[in-house]
Amino acid sequence: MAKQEDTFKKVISHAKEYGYIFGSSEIYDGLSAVYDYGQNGAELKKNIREYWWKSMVQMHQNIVGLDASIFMHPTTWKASGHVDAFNDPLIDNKDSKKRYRADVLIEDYAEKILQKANKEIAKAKKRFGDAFNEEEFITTNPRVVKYLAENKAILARMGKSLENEDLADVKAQIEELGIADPDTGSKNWTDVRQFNLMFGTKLGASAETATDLYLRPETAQGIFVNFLNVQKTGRMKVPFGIAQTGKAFRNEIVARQFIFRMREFEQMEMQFFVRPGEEMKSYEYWKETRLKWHLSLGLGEENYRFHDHDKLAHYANAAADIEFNFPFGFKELEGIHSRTDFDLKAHEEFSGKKLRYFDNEINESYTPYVVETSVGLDRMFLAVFSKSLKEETLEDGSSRVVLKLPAVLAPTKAAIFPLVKKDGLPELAKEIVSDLKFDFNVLYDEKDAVGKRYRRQDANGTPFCITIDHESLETKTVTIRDRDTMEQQRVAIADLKQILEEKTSFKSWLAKL
RNA sequence: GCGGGAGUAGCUCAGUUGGUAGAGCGUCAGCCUUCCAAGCUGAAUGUCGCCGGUUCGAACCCGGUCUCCCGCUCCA
Repeated sequence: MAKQEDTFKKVISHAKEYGYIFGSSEIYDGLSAVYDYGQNGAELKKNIREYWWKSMVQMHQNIVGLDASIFMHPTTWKASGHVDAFNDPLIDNKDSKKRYRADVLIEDYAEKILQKANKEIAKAKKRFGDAFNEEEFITTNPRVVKYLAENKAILARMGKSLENEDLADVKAQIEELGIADPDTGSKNWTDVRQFNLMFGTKLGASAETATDLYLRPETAQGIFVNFLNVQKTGRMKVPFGIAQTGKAFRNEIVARQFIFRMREFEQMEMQFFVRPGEEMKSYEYWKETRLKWHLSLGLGEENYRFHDHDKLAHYANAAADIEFNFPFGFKELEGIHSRTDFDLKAHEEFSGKKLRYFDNEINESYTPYVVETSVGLDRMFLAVFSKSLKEETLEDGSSRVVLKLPAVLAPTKAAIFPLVKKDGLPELAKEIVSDLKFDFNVLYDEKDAVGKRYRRQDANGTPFCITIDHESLETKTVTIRDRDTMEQQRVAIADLKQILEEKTSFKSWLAKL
C-alpha cells in the first residue's frame, strides 16, 4: 500500500515537472479538484481524444460526431432525471461522523413500521388459515391499521417537506421519530443540507429575467435531444451512433485522487441507437470493441477488467465498467450501458415532440434503444500516463526515468539533436526539423551532452531521438534511437518521414484494431 | 463535512535549543566533448501557504485560516 501511494506521488510530481498537469490557479493556492493541462498535457490529451474520435467516427460509416453546447434547456435535466437524482438531502451524525441521505433514513424507518404490519398480517394468516380475509383484516385490526397509517403519514410528511424544500422539517421529523444512526445508535444529528451535484448558473443579463441553468453533468443528453436532427439530416439508418467529446461538470462532495475525479472533466462518449430487442447484442459487441480499443495502446492486458453492475441505474437494463489498474487500484475507466429507451422516451414526454424512427425494413415506427459507451478523457489520460511512467535500472547499474507513452499519443514524436554544436551539425539538424515539422511535433535540442539529452526526452515521453553526427554530412544518414529499447539505427535522412509515420501515425495504430 | 498527515526553490527534501534559509536533481549562459544522466565555470529562482499573536528577533512557539494528501462518506 505504501508503495502504491509512492508511485502515485511520483506520477503527480512527474506530471507537473514535465509540463503535463498543473494545479489550477496555483498562484492563488489552487482550487480543489480542478487541474490544468500544461504544454505536454494538452498534446497528450488532444491525441487521446483524437485516437478515440477517429476510431469511432472515422472508422465507422454508421457513427457520426456531434458537438453540443454545455448549456441546455433546463427541462432537459428534469427529463433525464438529474434534477431528482442529483439532489440529495444529506445529514451527518456528529458522533459517528457518518453521512446519510436524510430521505433514506426516513424511508427505512417507515419501511420498518410497514414490516411490523406485515408481521401481524402473517401471524393472523397462520392463525386463521383459509378463513383469513386479508383485506378485511388490514382495515379492522387496530394494530395493523395504526402501523399502516403511521407509515403513510411519515412518507407523506417527508414528501411534502422535500417538495417544499423544507429541510428543517426533514430534520425535525428525524428527531421526532427518534431515528438513530443505523451503525452506532447515536441520535446526535447535524442539520439536513441539500447537496446539488449539478452546478447552477444564470442565463440573462438582469436578475429578474434570468433563467436558471445548469452546467451539464453529462454530455449524453446533448446527443439525445439532437437524435432526430442527426438522424434526418445525416440520413442515418438504425443501427447508428452519435459520438461526442466535451466537458461535463459535477459538484462532487468529495473530489479526489488527482485528475481521477474532478469537478470539471471531459467525457468521450457514443450513443448507439438500435432496434428494440437488439440492445443486448449491441451491448456485448461494444463491450468487446471498447476493450480492444484500450488494449491496442499496449499498456498491458492485465491492467484491464470488466466489472458488471448488479445494481442498475434507473435507466439501464445492463451495465458494465471497464476498470483499469490505476496507481490506487482498479477503478472505473469506461462505462458501457444499455440505456433502453429511457432517455428518448423521457424527452418525448417532456418536450411533447416525437423522437421516433421509422424502420423501413420492418415497416414499423419505434423509439430506438440505446447502448452507451462513455470514457472519462481525464481518466484515460491518467491511465496512460501513470502506466507509462517507469523507473528502469540499466545494465551498468545506473537508472533512468522513462515515460513510455504509446508513440501515437506522445506529445513530441521526435527530438532532433546535433551530436555537437559545431562543425555544421546544428545547421543540418535544423534543416531536418524544418522538414519534419509539417507532419510531426518535433523538437530541437543542442544543450548538454547527447546522453543527457536522450534522458531528458525519455522522461518527457518522446519516442524517438534523431542524432546528426559527422557522418551525416557526408552520407546523408542519421541515427534514430528508440526510447524503449535505447537501440539506434542508422537511416537515410530521406526516409525519416516514412519511418516516423509508420511508428507514430494514427493510421498504423488504428489499423491494428 | 469529520478524523489523521502535510505545506520551505520547478521537483524531492534538510533546516539542530527561536538569531532575517540550504542540499540534491532540474533550469539558464558558457567551456569541454563524435553517441546514452550524475565533467568544469558561472547564474537565476523562495515575502519558508496566508493572517495575526508572543519575542529585541519566528521557517521554528501559540491562535486562526487556506490548500493538498490519506481514511470515512458520496458517486449514472
